[in-house]
Amino acid sequence: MSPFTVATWNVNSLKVRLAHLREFLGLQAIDALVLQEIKMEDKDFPAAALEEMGFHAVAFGQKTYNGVALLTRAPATDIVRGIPGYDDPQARVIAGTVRGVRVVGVYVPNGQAVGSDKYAYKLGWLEALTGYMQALVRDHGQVVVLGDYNIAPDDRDVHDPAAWAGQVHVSPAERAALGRLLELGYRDVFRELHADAGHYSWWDYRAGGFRRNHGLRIDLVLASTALARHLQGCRIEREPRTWERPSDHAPVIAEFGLPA
DNA sequence: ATGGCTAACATGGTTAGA
Repeated sequence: MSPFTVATWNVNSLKVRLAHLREFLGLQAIDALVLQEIKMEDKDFPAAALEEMGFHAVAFGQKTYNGVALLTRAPATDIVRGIPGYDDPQARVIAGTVRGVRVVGVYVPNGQAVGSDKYAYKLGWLEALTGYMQALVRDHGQVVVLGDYNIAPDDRDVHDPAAWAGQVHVSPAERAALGRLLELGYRDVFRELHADAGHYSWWDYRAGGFRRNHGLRIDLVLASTALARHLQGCRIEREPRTWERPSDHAPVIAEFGLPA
């Protein structure tokens, strides 16, 4: 068995967080990392700097908003940007194959507020993702779809469930959509190993959110059942959230033991 | 107490995040 370690991190601007990324990659043994909210066009993507850090990097960016990237130790093959067949003006998905595993980085829409146009876009987007994830598990078997899902799976993933009740990120329609993804044959691998409440991956910048551990667990690693069989560990790496000028999200790291 | 903070774009104040 040889370790295969994947991670996801919403960096909230790759330009601002490039030094944090360098520090993180120097501390962790990562085989594949997906980034969200890089907030830059592909022409500005720092591929050379990432190569110096030891990673092959491909991006799917746009100006100002959204944008995703896939960083891999070994070159990834069959790079696909966006959800195939789904016409989306926003750059939110990037996929590649590494070590026989299909690695798909996702940045699910925020949704802003229940009932808003952006909420409707989020639910429609999740329907498209459902079709894609069904095809992925059918065509590849060994699949991990990880990223910022912008949905807290259940109340253990919410610091104040009563205050959040019915709001965007926890609404029944969003949680039902996430449940349909899992029913395709995926596992929320953090929950496979940790059953207790209070583990979060995002904390509000305002009002001392991190200091008071007022957060949400919305950054998820969903592994196909075939891959999840090889799960060795999953953790939320809180340290980068303590660094100066941090992203509001922490990285989530999952390790699998694959046949060498 | 419906604020608080951060980033992009622009260079003041709006949009967006979650």
